[in-house]
Amino acid sequence: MTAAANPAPRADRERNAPRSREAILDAAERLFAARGYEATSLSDVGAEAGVSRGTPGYFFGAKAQLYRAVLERCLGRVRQAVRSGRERALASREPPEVVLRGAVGEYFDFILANPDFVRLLEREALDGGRHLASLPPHLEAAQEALEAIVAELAIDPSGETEARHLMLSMLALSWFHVVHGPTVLRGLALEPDSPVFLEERRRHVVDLIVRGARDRVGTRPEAPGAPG
Amino acid sequence: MTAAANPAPRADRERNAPRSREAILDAAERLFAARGYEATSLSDVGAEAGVSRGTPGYFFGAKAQLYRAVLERCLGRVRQAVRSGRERALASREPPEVVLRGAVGEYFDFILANPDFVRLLEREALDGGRHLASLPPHLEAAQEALEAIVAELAIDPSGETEARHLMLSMLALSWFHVVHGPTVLRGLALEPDSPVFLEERRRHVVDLIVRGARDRVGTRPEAPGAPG
DNA sequence: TATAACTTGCTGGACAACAAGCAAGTCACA
DNA sequence: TGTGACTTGCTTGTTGTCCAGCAAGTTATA
Repeated sequence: MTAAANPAPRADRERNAPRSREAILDAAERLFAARGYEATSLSDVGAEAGVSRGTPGYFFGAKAQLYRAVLERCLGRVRQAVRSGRERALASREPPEVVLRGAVGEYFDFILANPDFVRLLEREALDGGRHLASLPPHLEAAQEALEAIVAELAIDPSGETEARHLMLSMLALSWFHVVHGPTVLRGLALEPDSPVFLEERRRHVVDLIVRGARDRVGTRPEAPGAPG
Repeated sequence: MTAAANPAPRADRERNAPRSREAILDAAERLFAARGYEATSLSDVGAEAGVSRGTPGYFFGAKAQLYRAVLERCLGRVRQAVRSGRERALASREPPEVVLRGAVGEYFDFILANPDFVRLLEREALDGGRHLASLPPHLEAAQEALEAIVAELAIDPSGETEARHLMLSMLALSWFHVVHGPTVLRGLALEPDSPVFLEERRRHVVDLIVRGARDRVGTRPEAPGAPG
């Protein structure tokens, strides 16, 4: 019965706890992002991960804990991306506006390449950030990015409020088209996945932010490019 | 038993179908926006509306139909708001940039005053716009607004692509803080509901859009302000 | 006006579907 | 042989949907 019943015993039938754990996290991330927490059952996660109904529960205890593990892994990735972006900006000797242009473009691309992260955070925000609140290092990525921008672009301390708003706008502009493809973009007869649209959009977003920052960067007395 | 059991018989115990229907729609809108479709039961809706568990089903048949009725009512309101905004812009004799500034500010305020609509559409987008797709007049509001902008701001037809992107950016910038209050904004140590923040934000958003549109409005040969 | 026949708004019980969590079982591998 | 990696069966709770019934009107008829 065991041999005949299972249609796809697949090669990774070998037992491998870390591998299964990863597979479950991957599957859960995909499903939670696509359907949301409530609409995703542990059965679904198991099927998507190629394990049985009960395995997600075996590894993560409760559904909420699996969800939090997914969130945590996602946020870790973002944090790391922000840090490496910051390193790159720090190492650059370009003028502030060029650095900003590069940073915004990079962020735009990062978001585009990680739509599941966006959808996950979006759902989390809509649900009031309940799960997120009980996670240790959740919002520091944004803070770090902000500090990097303020420092690297040599913005006058009095302009930090404006820097925060620019940061918010960068997020808003880079996220929107990832989420609203099926509704708003279609409504405006735009194809959210076409390379042409995305190239247009990228240029537009970078331009908007850079224009918005103009006359506000490089206002500090010290010369930029030589930190410390 | 009938007299003693009911703790709050309330004055509107009179039977009134339209009133009950509205109450159910209101309750469902609130709950769907706050918790999402899956996390809201018809029991919840009934309780929130002050009717019994079975009444939402009695009026709307199935849960999905109630949800679509909520969406439809919401979209109707938006459509109407867009139209009246357009009328106002048409009637104005100000220069294009002033009209644009007013329109963006009005949109910002409208979104702020209708967070449930935003959350509802946001969830709908995350779910792939499934329900929305089967509704008749769903995306025309955006189209109408776009046409209004292009026409009123006397944008050269070749700049229509750019106008579309500006429109998208206006939406993105006006929506973001409504959704991401509990997560991103808190992460940046901003208070999403404080009047100070909102006033800052409003000015910032309007400025960004107007700056982005500069050198692009009023490029058509005809003089603006005298349509037809 | 009185009363019976009928409609309509609304309720709450029944039921099937399904999901989460637990526990006992099975199987691979050291 | 034992331990850990899974699976499967079961319990319990929740939810959507259907439906029978009741009460507040409304209309017809005498």
